[in-house]
Order: sequence, then C-alpha cells, then structure tokens
Amino acid sequence: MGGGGDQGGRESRVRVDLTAVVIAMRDGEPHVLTVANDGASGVALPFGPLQAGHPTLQTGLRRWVEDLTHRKLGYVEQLYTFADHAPFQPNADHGADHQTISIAYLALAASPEDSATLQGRWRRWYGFFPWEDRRGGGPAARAHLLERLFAWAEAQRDAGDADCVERVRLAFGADGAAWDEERALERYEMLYEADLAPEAALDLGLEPSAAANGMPGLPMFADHRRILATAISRLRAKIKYRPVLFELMPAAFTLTNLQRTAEALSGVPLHKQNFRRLVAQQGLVEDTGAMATGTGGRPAKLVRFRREVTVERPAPGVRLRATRRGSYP
Amino acid sequence: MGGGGDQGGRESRVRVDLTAVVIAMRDGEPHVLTVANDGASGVALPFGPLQAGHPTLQTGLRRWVEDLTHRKLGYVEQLYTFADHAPFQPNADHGADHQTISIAYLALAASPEDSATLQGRWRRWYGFFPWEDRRGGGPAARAHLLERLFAWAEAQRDAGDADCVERVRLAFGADGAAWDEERALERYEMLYEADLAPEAALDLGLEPSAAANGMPGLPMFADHRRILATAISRLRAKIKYRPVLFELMPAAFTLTNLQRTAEALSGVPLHKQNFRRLVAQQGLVEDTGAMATGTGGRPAKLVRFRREVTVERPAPGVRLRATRRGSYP
DNA sequence: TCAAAAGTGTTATCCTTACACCCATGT
DNA sequence: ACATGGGTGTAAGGATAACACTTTTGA
Repeated sequence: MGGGGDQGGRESRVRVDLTAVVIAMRDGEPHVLTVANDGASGVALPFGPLQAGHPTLQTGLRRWVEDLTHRKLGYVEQLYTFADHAPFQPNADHGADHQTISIAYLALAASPEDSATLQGRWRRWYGFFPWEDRRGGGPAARAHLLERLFAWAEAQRDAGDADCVERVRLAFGADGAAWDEERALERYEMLYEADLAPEAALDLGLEPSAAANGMPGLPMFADHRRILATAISRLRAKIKYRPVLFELMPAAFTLTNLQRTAEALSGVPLHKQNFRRLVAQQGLVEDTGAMATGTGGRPAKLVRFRREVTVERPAPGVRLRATRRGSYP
Repeated sequence: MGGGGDQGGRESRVRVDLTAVVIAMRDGEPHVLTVANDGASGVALPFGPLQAGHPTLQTGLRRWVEDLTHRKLGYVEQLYTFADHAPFQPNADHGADHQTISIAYLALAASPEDSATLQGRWRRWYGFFPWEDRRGGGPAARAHLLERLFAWAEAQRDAGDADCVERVRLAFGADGAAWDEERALERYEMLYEADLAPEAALDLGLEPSAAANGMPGLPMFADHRRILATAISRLRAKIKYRPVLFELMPAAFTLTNLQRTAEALSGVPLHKQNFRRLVAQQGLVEDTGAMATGTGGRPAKLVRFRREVTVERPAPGVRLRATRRGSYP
C-alpha cells in the first residue's frame, strides 16, 4: 500500500488513548466527570488505551462511558485528536519513540441525582476555569489575572510580537472589547503561554506547590485542562445552532431552568424575554400540562423538548445573546 | 498511570495514518490534491503513516504536505479522526487485531500555476461530488439521483425508519426545502447508506465495474471520499466566519474573482451587490491601486486582503447567502 | 454601437434589542 | 399587602435582500 509517502522520519510506536469529557448539570452548575490519578497532578479526565472490538470509535467510547457513569449518554461528539501537549514535556511515558495520541470526545449526560455507583467524581467546571464565569459580576480576581496577563503580553511585545497585547485585549474582553464566551480555548492557551497555568510550570520542571501558587483555577493531569477547554468552547458554540442543551435537561423543566442552564454553560447572563421568545418561536419545547411547584413565586409551566425538531429544522439551537448591561436585575 | 480504565476488550496493534485534504483553486474551480494508488480504486488522498520527530501533529503535516506540493500552505486545520469506515469492511489490511486510525487534516494552498514538480495530481472536487455544485442550474442529473434516493428512503420508511424520507428531503433541498450547502457530509453519508456510492458496493464485495455503473461522482480509495466530504462541509462553514477564503486567492484579485471563488467553494450563486457590500463593510480588503487588464468588460480594481483584520475583528468571514432565484442572470 | 462586466444608490422587510407592564402564588 | 418569580406586548434600531441604474472597457 502506501499512497502518499512518508512524513520524513523513522517509524515509531504510537500509543492511542481515548479521553472523555463527560458533562452533566448538578444544582444548576455544569460539572465534568473526573477520576483520581496516581500521578502528581491529582485530577484527570477519564482516559484509557484504545480497544479494538467496536465498529466505530464513537460506539466504543459510548459503551465505555456508560459503564463508567451507569447512565445513558445523550450526545457524543468527537472533539479533537491531541498529540504531545508541548515539545518540552519531559513526561516519563512520552519517550522519543513512544508517542501518545489522545482522541478526545465530548459526551453529555442527563443530570445525575445519585453518584453512589459512580466510578469517579463530578466537579464544577468553573473550578478549573474561574475566569470563564461572567455571570456573577465580581471583577475582583479577574482584574488581578488581567494585570499579570498584560504584563506578560507587554514583555512579548517588546520581544517582537507586536500584536500580543491586542490579542489579549480581544480574547479577554478587556478595555472595552466584547467578551466572546466561545473563545475559552484561546484564553486557556494564552494563560498557558504566559506560564499562568500550573501545568506549564510543571512542564518546565518546577515544583507543583510552587507552581500552583497564585495560579488561577485547579490544574489537571497532563493536557486534560486544555481538552476540557476545548470541550467548553465547542459546547458553547454548539448550543447556539443545535439543540444539544436539552440533552443536559431533565424530561420536564421550566423555561427559567432552561435559561439558567444556558447561562451556566455559556457563562454569561441572558435576556429573559428574548430567550423565551426564541425558544418559543423555534418550537423547541411544548407544554406538559404540569406546573412546577412553589419555587418562590408564581408557579411555572413545565415543558419538555420537542424531539421532532431534530428532523424538522435544519439547525435549531438556542441563539443566546448576552445582555449588554451587567448581570441579573 | 491509568486513570480511567479500559473500554472492555483486549489491547491490539493500532496503525495511525495522516491523511491530507489539500485544496487549491485552478481556473476558478476548487481542486483537491490526489495521488495514484496501487489498489483497485485508483484515486486517493495523500496519506501515510504517522512519523515521530515533530513537536505537534500540525507542524508535521504541514512540512510533509509542503514537501509534496512544493509550495507554502496558507492554512492547516485538523478535520476529524476516522477509525474503520464501516463495520463490514473486508479490507485485507484491516484485520481483527490491526486497526487503522486516520487523522485527517484540511490544508489550503495558494493557486498552483505550474504542476511540474508536483507529486500527485490536482482534480476538480465536483468530479467527486457533482450534486454539490448548484451554480449551473441544470437539474437533469439531479432529478435522477433524487429519484433513486427517494426510492431507497421509502423502502427504509417501510422497514421502520419513519423519518427517512423527510431527512432526505431536507438534506437534499428537495420538494421546496432549502438547500444548505454545509450539509455535504450528511448528503454523502446518505448516498453511501443507500448504496449509491460505489465504495459502499465495494465494501459489500461487488465488482468495481458493476458497482460504479450509474453511480454519481468518481469514487475514491477506502473512505477518502468521506474525508473529502468532511473537508468540503467544514470549509463551506468556515468561510462564513473566518477569512480563510483569502488563503486560496492570489496576492491581488478583483472582487468578482473573490465572489467566484466563494461561489465555487460553496456551490451556490451569490448576490453580487450584497457580497460586495459585506466585504467592503467588514474591511476585509484594500485597494492596491492597480487595475485588472481586460477581462471582457470594464477593468476592475485589484484589491488585496487586509492581514490586519485577523487581529482586529473577532470573527471576520464572508457571510454569503444564496440568491433565491436561480443562477446567474 | 453593442455586449459584457464593474460599480453605486435606495428601499422594503425582517430580526434583534430593550423597555414596560401584567399575572399568580407564598408569607 | 408585598415580595418573588412567571409571562406578554410593543416600539426603536440595525442588518439584510432585492430592486434599478450608471460607468467603463473591448470587439
């Protein structure tokens, strides 16, 4: 065989891993499934060597994660295939002729109520990316982060990268620039570049405790935080044009529930009336007849997802748009 | 190590291939780089075993393809990672314990004027997907294709898949439904399911000559046509929100050139005035001062891409919208 | 002089955004 | 009564889609 030739180099052993980003809502917050890891950097995403015996990668991953979580997965999508995280990663398992490739998948699960039989642990995703949550307002810690980032960017500019300061400004919505919630991956990569992610410091050979000092967000094993950032970016983009949001909802929910979920995932506050109109207009939900019992005010209608829209409409999603002025009224 | 456990099965040898979809414009038509293949099904995309020795997959692929084409690549993006194409693929190289994984990349190259030193051959991409070109109008062959597709879909419906006919209608824009040029992959997969792609017939063990009889579009080696369909879908989506179109243009071009390129890639005719306004409004191009010499009518201004927009704007692209009424005036 | 392509001005329509307001329930 | 959250109507603004029209060259 051999149609195209080589990529210039000698052949080598390749290890192929599957890595899963499993997302579910708990208490109105997005959570990600993590597992304990023997290595130094505690928290990891579920991962393991690729196994044969499944017709496709996707079905293999689905079965594996369903075994892990003991619940049906609603939605599975391939995220990205990562090779070595960085050229200078001195990990023992990543020797010169033993490259590791990880094929990462995003999976959405319905809200887990009991985590009794679960292997692993659900963790709030904003624990890993506190700067990605722009609902609350509190720009206290954010100011500190931006200060350090701009210090790095100015050093880069002086070292020849003219646009670096501007790129930081745009990516982080600083100084009048608009915040784009979909650029979560870009932001993480900038922080990594600026040595503001402990993983980067670890890769450079520093001690974990020293490295994590003052760094924003919990670190993860290897490049798992980058994979999670990829998942967040993808999911935030996807809910706008595909009805994946409903894979994270219970069978019946109120419109406010739905809005809170969309807000929690995208990390920005949404405009109530417009959100409702868009959902109604697109025919994404239908009444169940039941009402939500006392949540503090007037009882809300319980609605359910209209499965038919998956066939009907070409690209139905929750087109969310952040309100310009601050957070909740 | 070992965080997540296995996916249930025994370990096996895995072969990892890189596959490249290299796109360039020639004579106003999008072309893809192909190589001759020793196997039965002639045409293939450039592919080869993954080699170690590059810091990232992306840089490795870039260097490899640049060697192959003898020109600089403008844009490289990972497309998807494919495992076995179908469960019933009886290919000799795909034994039970020798799975092949191919990581596919999309690359854009500037227009090649001389193909002298080239290893491989440029082929018009609509040769592989004639139904994806909706510029010309001529719905003659399309009607025949739709007829066969609907016959299959109705059989599926009778076999229990209730929505199948409706899915075909929506995917192919038949019977009043809107044509969505981005759904090229979905369309190819439907044709494959319906045994209207020769590859599907080959997988089932039929003879190539018999299989290709009356099938639309040139077949390709293994699942390469699926990979190309993935690339087309991705590229058609991308040009709307990222300025990748300009990677395929020469240094100076006219606005009509640009529009013809956008139309050729997306396969639909565009509205001239609105296209121009959008390009101008977003500041994507600037005058060079020179004029295009006689192309049959009034000479057009030559413009060039404003590289600055890559930094300036968060998501600049050519938002194209098909005109409702037919093709060119 | 005519065909062909470049380039401009203007209007109707839709979608988005935001405002203000009313409804129903628990305390 | 009033606080809290659910739910609706409507006007201002901007972006889009389409129209008709003028300009400049080559044959």
